[in-house]
Amino acid sequence: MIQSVRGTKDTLPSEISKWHFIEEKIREVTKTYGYKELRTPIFEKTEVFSRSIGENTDIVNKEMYTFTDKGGESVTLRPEQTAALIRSVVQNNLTHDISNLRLYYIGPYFRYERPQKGRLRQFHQFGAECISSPNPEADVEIILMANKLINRLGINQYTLEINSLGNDASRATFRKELTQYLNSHREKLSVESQNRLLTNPLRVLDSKDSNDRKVIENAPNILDSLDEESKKHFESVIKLLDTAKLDYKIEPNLVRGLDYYCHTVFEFKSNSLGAQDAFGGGGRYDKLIEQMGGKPTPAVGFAMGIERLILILDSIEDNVDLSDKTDIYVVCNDEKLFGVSLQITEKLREKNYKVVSDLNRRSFKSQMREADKFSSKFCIIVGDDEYSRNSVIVKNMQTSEQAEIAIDLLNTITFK
RNA sequence: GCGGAUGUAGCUCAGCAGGUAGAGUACCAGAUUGUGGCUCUGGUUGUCGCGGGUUCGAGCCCCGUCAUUCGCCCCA
Repeated sequence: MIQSVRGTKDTLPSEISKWHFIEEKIREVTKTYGYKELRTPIFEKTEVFSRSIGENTDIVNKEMYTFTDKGGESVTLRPEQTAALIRSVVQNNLTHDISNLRLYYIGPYFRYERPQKGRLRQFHQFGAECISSPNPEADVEIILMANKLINRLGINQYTLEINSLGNDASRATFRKELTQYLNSHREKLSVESQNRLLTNPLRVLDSKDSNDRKVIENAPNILDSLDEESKKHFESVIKLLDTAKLDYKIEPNLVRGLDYYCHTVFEFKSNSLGAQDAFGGGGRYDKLIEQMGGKPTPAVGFAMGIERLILILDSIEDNVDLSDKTDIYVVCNDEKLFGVSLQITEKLREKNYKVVSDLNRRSFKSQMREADKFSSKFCIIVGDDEYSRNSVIVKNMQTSEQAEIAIDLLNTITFK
């Protein structure tokens, strides 16, 4: 037996209705916000990601699926969408004739990591990007849209954490201050954090190590070192969220791992996910487009993990009814009638009913049992007796009522 | 990349002093010859993850490997 590759998963027919449900909600919600889908290739030139996400991030230096193609070019299976999407926006000049470019995406992404609950090597994300606006309204639009989707999916138990990393200038100031503080407690930090102190000190704030946490408790607060511009932006975002009556928690230690973020960053967290408790997150990235060769253009966006959404949906007791009932199961009591039954089945499908019948020539009783197993609302019994009168029996499986109906009249009946 | 746990019928699991496997469920068939869901009866299913070793003999012991899972790292 050949097994699927580690960290990859089949989505079986029994699971697929959840995916369809989520996809449907995504299309529904993004549409109401005026977002359009953009699809990019599954793989890109490696530099698309290495340049944008940050050389010092784990994603780039240890998690990318990178290989050299036959032409000698280094290509990478996309580990996330934002960088590739921006590449496409710049390449196709999409900002040229529109004041606000609103885009969403959904698809598979790849990271070479040790699989864990809610973490696969091929996983799926949905996300959206609002491009061109430097204003807090854009941040809030993105957060509200993400939040709306979560609610439409029937998820109520979660928290929204929000923070501001400030602009380049204020972040540089804070970085200096923080590095100084952390250096003075260097020996108390974990090995990982000592390393991060050199590569990306802000991320020490994110550490789960209990000793690190003690040091972090008294660390300088990033919100205190925001400059006027950054402070004003963050305060407006908060005010707009209040107006929208959205619950959030300001979390000064929330630092996202990708280098391109500035100003607003946020995460949606759930307690039904284990250690990987974030199921969505995002932030503002005002410098990325310029960095990717476009004209300086501010933007903000978010991404959500679909596998993680499914884990949350599974943990909800009375979640949405996704059962998939068959409208009509056609049964017959004689081998000679399987042909007739097929004809009737086909005619009903013409009217868009979901109709199924037995293909194994099994006994009448077995067919009835299967009609039940498929949760059929109706079954049509093609019996030799009735057939001799050009009719069949229509049985309502919920009420057990049945009646003999002329075959010619079947298309006048509503099977609902 | 690092640490812990696990891997037996489709699914959930039992098997224990090492002697060539069992339960529930699911599935299939039947219960006076044309009617499902409940009940009853009968039946099918496994290279006991894979490879090697120890042993007269291994699902059970040892080594390796693959996979899953829970953490770390990081992120969705």
